[in-house]
Amino acid sequence: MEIRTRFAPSPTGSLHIGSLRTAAYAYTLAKHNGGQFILRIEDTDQKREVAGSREKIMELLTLFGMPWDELYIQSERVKTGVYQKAANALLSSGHAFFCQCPPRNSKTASEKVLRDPCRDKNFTSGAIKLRVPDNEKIEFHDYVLNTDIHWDTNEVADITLLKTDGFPTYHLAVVVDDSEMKISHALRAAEWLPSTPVHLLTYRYLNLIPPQIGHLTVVLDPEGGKLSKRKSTVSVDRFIADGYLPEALLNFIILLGWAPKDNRELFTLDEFVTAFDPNGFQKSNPVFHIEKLDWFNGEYIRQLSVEQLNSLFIVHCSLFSSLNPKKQIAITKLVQDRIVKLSDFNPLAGFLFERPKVDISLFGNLDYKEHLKSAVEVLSLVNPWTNENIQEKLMGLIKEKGWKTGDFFMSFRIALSGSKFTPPITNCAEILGKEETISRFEAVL
RNA sequence: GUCGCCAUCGUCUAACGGCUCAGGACAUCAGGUUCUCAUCCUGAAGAUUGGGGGUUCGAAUCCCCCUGGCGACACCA
Repeated sequence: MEIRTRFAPSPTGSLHIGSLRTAAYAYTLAKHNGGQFILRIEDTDQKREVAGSREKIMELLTLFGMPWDELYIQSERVKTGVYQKAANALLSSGHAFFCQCPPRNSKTASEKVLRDPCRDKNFTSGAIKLRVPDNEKIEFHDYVLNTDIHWDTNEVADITLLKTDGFPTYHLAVVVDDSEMKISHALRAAEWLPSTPVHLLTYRYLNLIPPQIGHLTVVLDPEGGKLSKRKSTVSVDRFIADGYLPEALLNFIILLGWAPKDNRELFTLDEFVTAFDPNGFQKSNPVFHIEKLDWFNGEYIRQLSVEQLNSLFIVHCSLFSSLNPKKQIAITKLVQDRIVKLSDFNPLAGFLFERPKVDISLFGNLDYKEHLKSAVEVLSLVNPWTNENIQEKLMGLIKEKGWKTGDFFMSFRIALSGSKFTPPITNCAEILGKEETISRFEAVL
């Protein structure tokens, strides 16, 4: 059987990191088996749609290297009448009914209503709801959890399938579309587990065969509960803007919910596609701890070639991009081992292309005036201005004066950068040039 | 509250009845390298596998109960 999976986001805002993970698993499951990955935009709630988010989703899937083989937009499919037709079929077979109760929402719904009061009133218009049978057992084998899950239909509520605006709810749309698009495996977030019996019933009453359905674990916030934007960063956009590399972010989230037998950590998407094994899916909910993401990101930054990293800095920092290419590369080399994300670049290396403000109190008890005065004298004789020459002259000075090496370089460092933490400071001086270096020293004397 | 899912170091996890008084990674701590910070290399600490009962010659692994965590209970997805 051909494997066809789908990613079915609703365009209601920025893409959630958990959604990206779902997409990655669906993509991988399909590609591991040489199958198709389908993108389906679930925009059946016009009220919640956010302009531009559909395009954003596509842009991000592309950025992360997960091209889709087919694209469907549910709102466009509404016009074809497929959902209406399915609802009518359910109506005529007696498995659905019209309801005229006022709509409820999570605020107004004070308690769970299992059996809708309209189910026996024979209305001829209104929202169309599923007539859930009494006293039946319903069960399925979860593809991800790898367990049988069952419900008593007495616990399952009559639920809306088609709204009065003619749009289907998720529950109808997912059944009609997964079936029509020949989806073989439907991977979705565990939030959907409780509504699965509704979908199963709908498949049955429509004489359709459900796909393999699997529920992915819920990514938890360190604060507790679902990872949410109230507590943490959750939008993929934000992570990218914060300087995380797509490859690192993807690697990290893939391992939140899936693990290989050999506990390997570093995977490119292609390698993950090759290594994928459904037995690796986790059953319990992982906690999203950003420390590990930081580690992944550092690893990926160090794996980059200097040229690759340099071009990322150019995009991230306009002042840097105006430097001459040789200087850029020199700076990038100094920084590559010292940052965990692209946004660390400016705080660490900004002084190399922008004169810093130097807070004199940073010098503390250092004899910095003494250090710098002598340094200026010695450095003015350095020619040519290379790191080796600078270092040689300085070490000679330190030895002659009997200073502590660390103390001297700390004065040097602070005067040049305004910071106590920098790349090796003589390399920095080389990049800054003789004139600028000496001028910065004189500025604090 | 009701229904459902889950339960191994702080975190992500390995272990699919015996090779395990539980292995790896992140984080932490210590040491080495070093002009600081990192990188890199060494090492340490860290889980009697949530608790209690079974089954078995033998259980982290199977079963039951409890507890805990999470999720869902909209004409939202």
